[in-house]
Amino acid sequence: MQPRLQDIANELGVSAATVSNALTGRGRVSPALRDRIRATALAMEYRPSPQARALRTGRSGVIGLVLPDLSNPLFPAIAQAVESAAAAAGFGVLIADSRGDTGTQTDALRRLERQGADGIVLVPRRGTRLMAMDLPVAVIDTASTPGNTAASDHRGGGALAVAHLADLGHRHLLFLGESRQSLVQSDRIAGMRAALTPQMQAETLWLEDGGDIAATRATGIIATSDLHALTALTTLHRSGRRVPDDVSVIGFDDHAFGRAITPALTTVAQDTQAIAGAAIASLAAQLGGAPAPHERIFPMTLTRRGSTAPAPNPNTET
Amino acid sequence: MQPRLQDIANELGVSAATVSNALTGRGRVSPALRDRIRATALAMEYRPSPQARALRTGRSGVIGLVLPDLSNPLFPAIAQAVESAAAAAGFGVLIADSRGDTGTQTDALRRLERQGADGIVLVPRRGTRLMAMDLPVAVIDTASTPGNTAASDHRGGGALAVAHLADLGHRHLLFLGESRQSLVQSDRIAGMRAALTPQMQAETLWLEDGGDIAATRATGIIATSDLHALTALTTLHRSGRRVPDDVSVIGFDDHAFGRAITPALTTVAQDTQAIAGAAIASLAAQLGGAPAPHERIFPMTLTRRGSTAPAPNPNTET
DNA sequence: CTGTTAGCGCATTCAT
DNA sequence: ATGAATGCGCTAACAG
Repeated sequence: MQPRLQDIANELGVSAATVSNALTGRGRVSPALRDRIRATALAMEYRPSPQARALRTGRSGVIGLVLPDLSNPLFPAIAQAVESAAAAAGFGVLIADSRGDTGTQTDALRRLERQGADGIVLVPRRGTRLMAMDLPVAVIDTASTPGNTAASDHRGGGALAVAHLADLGHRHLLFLGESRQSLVQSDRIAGMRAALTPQMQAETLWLEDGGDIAATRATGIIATSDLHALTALTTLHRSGRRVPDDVSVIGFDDHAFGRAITPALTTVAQDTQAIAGAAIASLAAQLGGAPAPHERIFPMTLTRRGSTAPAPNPNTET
Repeated sequence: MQPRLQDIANELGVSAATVSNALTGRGRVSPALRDRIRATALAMEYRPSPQARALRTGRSGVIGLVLPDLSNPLFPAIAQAVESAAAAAGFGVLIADSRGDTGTQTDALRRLERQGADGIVLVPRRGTRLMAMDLPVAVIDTASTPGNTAASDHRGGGALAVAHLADLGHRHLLFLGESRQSLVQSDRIAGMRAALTPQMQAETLWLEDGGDIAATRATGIIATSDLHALTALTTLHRSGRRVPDDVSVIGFDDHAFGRAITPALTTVAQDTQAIAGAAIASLAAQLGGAPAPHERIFPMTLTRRGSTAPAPNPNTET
């Protein structure tokens, strides 16, 4: 049997309350006694019961993380960052994958609440309307999302990608998205459009509409995710265009496979650490009784790799 | 304030114990009363306190999941499967990423224990030696791992890949691994070797040793993961070889990007659902007082896609 | 500075 | 079939 607070109190002939005070450091205990208590606690391999503590304090020390879909390469990075930020703040992380419709997402939220989460980090599915919960919630999505807590500057990221291609002399671009419904994708593409210089032109291809990537005459392609960049890259190869010699390709989110391929993928990455940290900080603040902090937006950064190069000689183009 | 068991008891003029019996269905309560209690509980939006229940029963209803590295494309699939199997069995899932050395893995295990997990699903890092824990643990790794609970038949998976290429007339293969230390990779390659027919020959390239994939004269490449298959695919393209016309490529684990590329990747997949289900079932059994069930091994399946085709005409080869 | 008392919300005896 | 009493292990008040 695990030793309880009382056991170590008996061992030293003090009261359980004093042991609690000594161990948590909250009440006042003489330094000498405190050290003796800590020493014997260690010796007896005392582990406080999280359930008892949770019942007493009303805090489980666990937060819930709701993700749209772990099998989408974008989200594990966020999960990892949230887990590490939470661990640093002393929280455990309960995951819930809301795979499927927004209904499962609601179920997931309820389940986490039932399981005693102190707060929730939510990466919402497209078109979610946040229901009222009596738990603190931090939302990670985009600046365009009402109620958002922390997000990347997706428009700025789009602009970064266009600026990079502009610097390399590209004039004719293709923007590649999957779904118009995704706020993240729309924001990224809006940022791209806004950053076009007067000499540049761009078309947008939404994969949900169908359409042939290889048919483009653009010399630069910016996809809203590494996954679609990969599709573009391999489709181009297949049709005999070389990357980056003939066409440059940029992705988003710096997924592991972008470094596994040849040429490695130039990509625009989120500062997932910072975002996760802000989300956790927001929850911690709310749990501390403070009002929810303002939304925080973090810049994205472009990592140049082998998939982008100067535009080919215009002679061939025109 | 949330209603407690007592509140709903007062409402109906019965005792809290009866309400508890009615709601959990364990004690004996007259059907009529039971239904009335359930109805008012619903009406009052009663939610049992997980912390109180946990303290009383000694069970938190939460299991821990320890993964080596969420950013490695292999693991999110497992996480998703475990989460879904756990949810089906009424468990929540606390994640811990043991990113870094085996020391962090030990920390992760301790943290989950401290946080009140009832049991643990562990996907161990290479070379882990499982420490004794006083929690039930289910290990997902390979049949070669001592103490393993559920795993894929990685050798069988390797054999499947070789058989597929043999059927297509390939005689000269290249096996691509990353690290000899990985039991999973070693098992897969061992299975490949064992399945070679007398007419076939194969070389093995470990990426940790360096070496040039494009230098091979093999007409079929089997990588121990989709990620390395992707490296092979793009490297071959780069050096002017066509996939699958000149060289066929097979990966492992059926990651999302394998379907995003052109040609789509033929791959050997694990039955993650079954494995996760077995792991959860093992924990549930142990929590129920039963001994840990025997190890269970699940077959892998090959999904044929565009990256494999009949071997090119031998004339060009010899 | 330390000990005593009380109770968090629930599930389980054991009476009735 | 139902109710009263008890305690899971801990911490927050207050008393000494």
